[in-house]
Amino acid sequence: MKAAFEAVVKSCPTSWQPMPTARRSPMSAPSRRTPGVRGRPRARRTRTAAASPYRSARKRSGGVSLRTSSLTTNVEPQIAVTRTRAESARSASRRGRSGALTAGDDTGRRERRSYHHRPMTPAPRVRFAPSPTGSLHVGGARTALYNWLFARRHGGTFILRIEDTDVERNRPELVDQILEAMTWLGMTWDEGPFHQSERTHLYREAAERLLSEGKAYRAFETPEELEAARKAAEAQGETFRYSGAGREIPKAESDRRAAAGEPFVLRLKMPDEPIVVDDVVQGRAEFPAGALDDFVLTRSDGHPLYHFSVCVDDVAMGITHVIRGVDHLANTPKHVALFRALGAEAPKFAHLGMILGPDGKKLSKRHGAAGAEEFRAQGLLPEALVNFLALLGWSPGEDRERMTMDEMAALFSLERIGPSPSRFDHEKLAWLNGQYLQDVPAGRLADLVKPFGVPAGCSDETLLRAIPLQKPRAKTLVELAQGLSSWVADPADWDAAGLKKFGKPANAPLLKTFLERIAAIEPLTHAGIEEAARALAAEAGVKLGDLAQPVRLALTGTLASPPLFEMIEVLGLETTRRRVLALAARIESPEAPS
RNA sequence: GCCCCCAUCGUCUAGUGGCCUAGGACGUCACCCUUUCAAGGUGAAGAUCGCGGGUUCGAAUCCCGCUGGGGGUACCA
Repeated sequence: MKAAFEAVVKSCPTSWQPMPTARRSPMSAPSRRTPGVRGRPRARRTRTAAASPYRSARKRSGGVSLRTSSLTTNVEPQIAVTRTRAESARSASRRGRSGALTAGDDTGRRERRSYHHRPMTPAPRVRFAPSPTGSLHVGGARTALYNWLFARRHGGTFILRIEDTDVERNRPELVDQILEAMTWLGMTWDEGPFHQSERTHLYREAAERLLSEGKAYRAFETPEELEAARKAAEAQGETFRYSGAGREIPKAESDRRAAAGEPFVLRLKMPDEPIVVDDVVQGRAEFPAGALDDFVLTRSDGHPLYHFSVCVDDVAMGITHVIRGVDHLANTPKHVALFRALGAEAPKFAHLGMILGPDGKKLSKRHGAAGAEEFRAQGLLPEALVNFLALLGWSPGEDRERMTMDEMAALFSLERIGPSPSRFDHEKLAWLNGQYLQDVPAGRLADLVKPFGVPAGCSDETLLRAIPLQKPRAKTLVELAQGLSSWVADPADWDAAGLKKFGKPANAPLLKTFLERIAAIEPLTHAGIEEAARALAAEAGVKLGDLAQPVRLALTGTLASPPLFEMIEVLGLETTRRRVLALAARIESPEAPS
């Protein structure tokens, strides 16, 4: 299995380089091309090249698709939205959710744009920001997919950003794996991949600004001191919160201690008022003031921490909608406070429910497969996996289930995402994959199935003719390969139960007679074979099955296979004769080793 | 502990106050088709909408409480 998978991976075209990567030119940080669109005060920005995000978005939506992706949805079909603006607005408010970019709004925007006016609402910019501490988990794949679908639906931009600020846990070799998985799934990105590890100057600048503006401050406690304080608080049954002691240190003293080389972290001054997070999916949540303490922005070694780099980058990249897992919901008030401190408007948030294993526990390798490449190795088709993942939390309504990526992109909306966690049902995935498999032409299927093992010596022609017979019996490429192997090659042995039931001595002459009859058929078609078989069964006074089953046993070694006469047609007379004679010989001398 | 979120057939979901005797899909079961196994077709079983209160002429849908599940509470992401 493992070898097969490696073969698959090798055979996969690895061509995702058309986009400029931050890696190649680290200095071309998007802050230049994409200045804090919403973040910094307008006046400070020059609106020439700086307007590029708008420009490129407009070009793309004009049907000129800059980065040609076959998956890019055209503008026109997208207008086929089912809900009117009024309906969307009403439902959004009734739900108490903030209706970010409802379908209706967007339709209106699109119309305006066709008159070459600057859109009132800029095209959305979304990002998928995996951290290379593991492969692409299905949860991550689904998050990426929703971001991708949202961008496509609204003619926006999908950005890929690698969150690799944690040097210790970061495994660079996993980046390629994640990129490859995304490519396999058909999710192309418009910008990136940007590596946070190559954007440290941005975080440093932001940190300095926050410090000088008095929105952040230095704190000199050591990790050990904090740990001790935390333990003490817990011992008293209280929640530990940072005291805010650093806030009281006079600026001059703080500067002096820093200059003297005393290690410090930077902490954000949290506002003294409750923070409301208006989530498109989860609804409105209010976090009381004081529930969050002044969290750490940068470590004592100067490295930015997750919350900080995320917000700085979201501002720098002009992110308008943050679509991510619920595990980040509780972090969101921190981000909201940070966006404010950075002088930026917070993006719209959409937090997706957890994907759980079939047992309701957190999905992991224990549940069979959790990473995209594992599903690939199991012989799943990317279009089926993507379709299945899309339905985990999102529903287009109208009982639609099978959809292409283009169709999903045309139907997608954040308002139709459910807030609750969902379980990963392998059975349904397999079923869906089987449905997709039936639509793949034999030629392409032949290429796809080869890495999963096809009997040596099987010609392409035989494979091409055999696949249509085996296809309806397979849900995955693995099953297809196994099914094919069961009859394209000579059987190594015969099924014991089959031998017992159909290995009666009287069957040996019957098998030989069958061979004589079909040898006379020219050309050897399954219809002709069936006719001959029926005639012979009638003559012999047995049911068709009593003739067909021994022949099937001879051909496949088993009692279950594709239609017998069609197999004979594909296999040809010589192969059929060889296998039937082998079984006849076995029947005649049961003691001889087979 | 504290803060936040979630809750409709076994599973994914539809449902946005009357159209719900709760719809679809996977799975399960039965029958049909049939040379076997699948696929396919037809049909069935399966949810007192987690529980308890309220609001209303009317609640799966709105409000409150409870229970259960999940997340956060790091110089991880």
